[in-house]
Amino acid sequence: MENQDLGRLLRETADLLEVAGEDAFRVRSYRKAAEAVESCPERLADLCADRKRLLALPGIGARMADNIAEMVSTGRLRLREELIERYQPGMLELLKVQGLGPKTVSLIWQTHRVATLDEVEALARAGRLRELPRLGAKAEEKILRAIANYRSVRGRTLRATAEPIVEEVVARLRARPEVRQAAVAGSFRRGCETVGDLDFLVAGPDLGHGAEPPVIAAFLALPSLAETLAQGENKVSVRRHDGLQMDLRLVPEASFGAALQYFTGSQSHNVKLRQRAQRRGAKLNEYGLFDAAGASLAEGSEEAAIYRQLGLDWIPPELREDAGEIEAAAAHALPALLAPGDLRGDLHMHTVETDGRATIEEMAEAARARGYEYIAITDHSQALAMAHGLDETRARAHIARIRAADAVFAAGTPPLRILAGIEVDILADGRLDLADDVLAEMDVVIASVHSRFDQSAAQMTERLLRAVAHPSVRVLGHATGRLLLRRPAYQFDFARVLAACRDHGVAIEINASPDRLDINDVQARACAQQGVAVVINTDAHHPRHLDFMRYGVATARRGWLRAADVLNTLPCAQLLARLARR
DNA sequence: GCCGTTTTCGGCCCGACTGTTTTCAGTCG
Repeated sequence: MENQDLGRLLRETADLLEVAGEDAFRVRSYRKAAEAVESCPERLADLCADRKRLLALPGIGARMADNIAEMVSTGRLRLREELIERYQPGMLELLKVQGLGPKTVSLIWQTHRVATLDEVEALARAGRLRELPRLGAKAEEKILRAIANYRSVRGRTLRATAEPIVEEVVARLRARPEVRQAAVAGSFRRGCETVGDLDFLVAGPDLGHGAEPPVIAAFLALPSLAETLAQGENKVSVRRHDGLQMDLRLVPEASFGAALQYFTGSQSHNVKLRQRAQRRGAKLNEYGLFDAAGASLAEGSEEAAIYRQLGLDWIPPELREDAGEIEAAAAHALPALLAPGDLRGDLHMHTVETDGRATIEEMAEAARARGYEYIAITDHSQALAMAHGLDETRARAHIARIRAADAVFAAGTPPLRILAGIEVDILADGRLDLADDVLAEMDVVIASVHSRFDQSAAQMTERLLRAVAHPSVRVLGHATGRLLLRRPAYQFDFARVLAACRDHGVAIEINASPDRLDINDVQARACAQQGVAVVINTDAHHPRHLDFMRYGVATARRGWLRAADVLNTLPCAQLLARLARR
């Protein structure tokens, strides 16, 4: 059982306990445990043998350690099963519907013995929900809309999907004369790979008052809006036709920094920050930092002032997950995070020779236009028949073409080196899909899994270990097979594969393709901690895909990576020296 | 259910908005 599964079971247990009316703090402890489990870089199933280390995790006490041990050994959690028995499995999905919380769901269950999406929808349509206390016709309508929305969306929005929307909204807000500051906060600002919704903040000396200040009217006039979910003097929530929810908040100018901090989160980061404020006799909320008498301690629009007043260095939003960043900021020991400009090249891209859309020269031109010093052309190997993958003969011919193009571009202005590479498929048993002597001619060999994602974790681990041990392999490519929102990651023993990569000098790729990003931030951080180099590659199939690099950078930053942790920040000569040795 | 340079008991983060109320519970972030 993997950490994500353990986390899910604990989270579901928390939800059901809440419906059961359990003590809120007990509920919270299950949620906290779920977070601890999900963000633990080591496999809990392995860690389990050593109870001491389990108990060392934050939020894991004696009872929770028992729960984890039970789940690892039996695959289930009795407490959760008992609750499901009592409330039916549909309850878990019901709770995901916007506006249906534990109290309402519990009320509906107690009155009608109903716990599925379909049944609640039927009750609402029949006008039966309005008979319940504290529910009326409006609430009924809202629930119906929320159910319909849940069905159409079910899930989160990719960062790449949200990005152009964010840019347009912020630009429009900033264009308004009465707006002095506008920003996006929330998980988008934290660089998360998917977002649940978008939080915007505006401030200005006179944003207007009354029922509908002009900036709110402007927000409501944005294109693609489907519905206004809530509207007050200082806040408005809307939903777009694509299901994405967006909130706009009007904040006083003097509170902009505090509001930006507050709404950027994460929640656990904010909890810890407020506790720190409390210990210092102060109070932190979205309006500012205040002393016991209510006097402001961090007046003004600077977010950094809040951190400064709490004795902390400013913390980059990507790190705000309560993963040690507050302690590091207090000790002035935050890492200098990787910046987009640190990257000197992209080592994973395809051309028309297999399933790419552009020639070697076109990809090289695009890379040069982006200021890169080098690229590697890494087309597919023969196992990817669908992509017209290369066999040994074609691979050799392709190397010759790449060398010829390199000669031209290396002499150009500015010079660009083009390295010969391949994305070789890791077959089901861990063998590579091309003969050793051809692989030995390559500057960069990326080994990736493209099929048989259904193998067991043990099989997949052996498969990856064998590939990593191959003397020509330099990079483990999209190492989890994850296509965000479409296909879950395949399971393997990450710690063992990581150790093997370290021993063999193999780098791990953060595949920056926006729906892929298969190595997540927690795993990226583990790479750095284990001394395994990371490569951020776009897997470009088209020149414009080279712009995907920023999504990989966001994940790397969330993983605390510095430029020194990332191989493709090296100058070309050093990179080649590094690739030659292993 | 967790946790402890105030503690092994008694705490555990905070505010806005909504719908239904006539002062507030529920939900969300």
